[in-house]
Amino acid sequence: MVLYQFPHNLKHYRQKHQFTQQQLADLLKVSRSVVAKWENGHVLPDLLTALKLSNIFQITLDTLIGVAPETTFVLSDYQAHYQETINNLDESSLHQLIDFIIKNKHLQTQLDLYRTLPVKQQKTIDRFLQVAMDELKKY
Amino acid sequence: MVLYQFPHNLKHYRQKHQFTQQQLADLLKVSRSVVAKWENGHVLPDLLTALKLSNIFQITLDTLIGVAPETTFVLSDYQAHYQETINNLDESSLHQLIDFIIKNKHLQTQLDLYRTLPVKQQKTIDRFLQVAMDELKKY
DNA sequence: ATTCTCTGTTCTTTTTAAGAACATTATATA
DNA sequence: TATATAATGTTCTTAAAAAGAACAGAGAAT
Repeated sequence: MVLYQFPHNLKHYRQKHQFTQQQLADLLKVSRSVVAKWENGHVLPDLLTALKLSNIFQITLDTLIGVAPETTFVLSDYQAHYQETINNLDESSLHQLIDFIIKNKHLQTQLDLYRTLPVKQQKTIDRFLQVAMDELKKY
Repeated sequence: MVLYQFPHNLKHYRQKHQFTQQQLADLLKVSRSVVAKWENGHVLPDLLTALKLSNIFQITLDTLIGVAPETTFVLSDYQAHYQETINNLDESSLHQLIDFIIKNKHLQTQLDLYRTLPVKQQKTIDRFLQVAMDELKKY
């Protein structure tokens, strides 16, 4: 079990509150570099600091570290339309995926582009991606 | 800010589930003595271990560490999140994106993998994708 | 009274995150 | 576009804090 979502969430909420890393660090009385490390998944804050973060952002700790099913509402709309499809899927995985995308603007942009490519070109990308990820998985 | 409640809560939920310290320690794959230390407030578990505890007891992390009048807070989470995501984004773009993903299993699998990569590796992929897409856009 | 189980504490080691300094990237302004 | 400035990312070292093992004590059962 690893907190994959936490780095994204932290960055997301920090930016939502228009803080720079420095400003957030000051609020917590920690160094800025450690904030950067949290956001890049190199290190996890301790329980107390995590709690302070959730207070600053006015969210639950569970939400901050990304275990709360936030996208339930968004998804339920789609469930109406795509009932058969969604039931076949691992639903929670899809939830997490959407959540992830919502918080990752850059990826959103990429996917939006990808989406509008001709299918043939999409497949080209797919093949590339596959290779790249397989490579990375080795480590 | 100190987590006064946590030790009590931990002990309470452990006993409620009829675990000895040893049994709980085994579930978490830690030593028993550290469980004792948690319960006596000498030491705090790290974020990940705390999360595991909340899973074992089937409660939120906020409840476990004793900061949550759960229901109120959690609810406002949804509200906050709902507003921010839906209002801030280009809504239709997001919907189309989700739509697209739901229909594209292969992409889902890829993204699920991507999501669980370390941020650094994600960025490698990002750069890669960027180049590939830019190339394709020329045609 | 004795054994067994459960829990608490101490001491040492190991793990892990924190901070400072440096490097890079992004943004603004001329 | 070039340059300056701000913001972010990374590395290396140090410091902190928790983990584990071993020992100690308390309570229950026989």
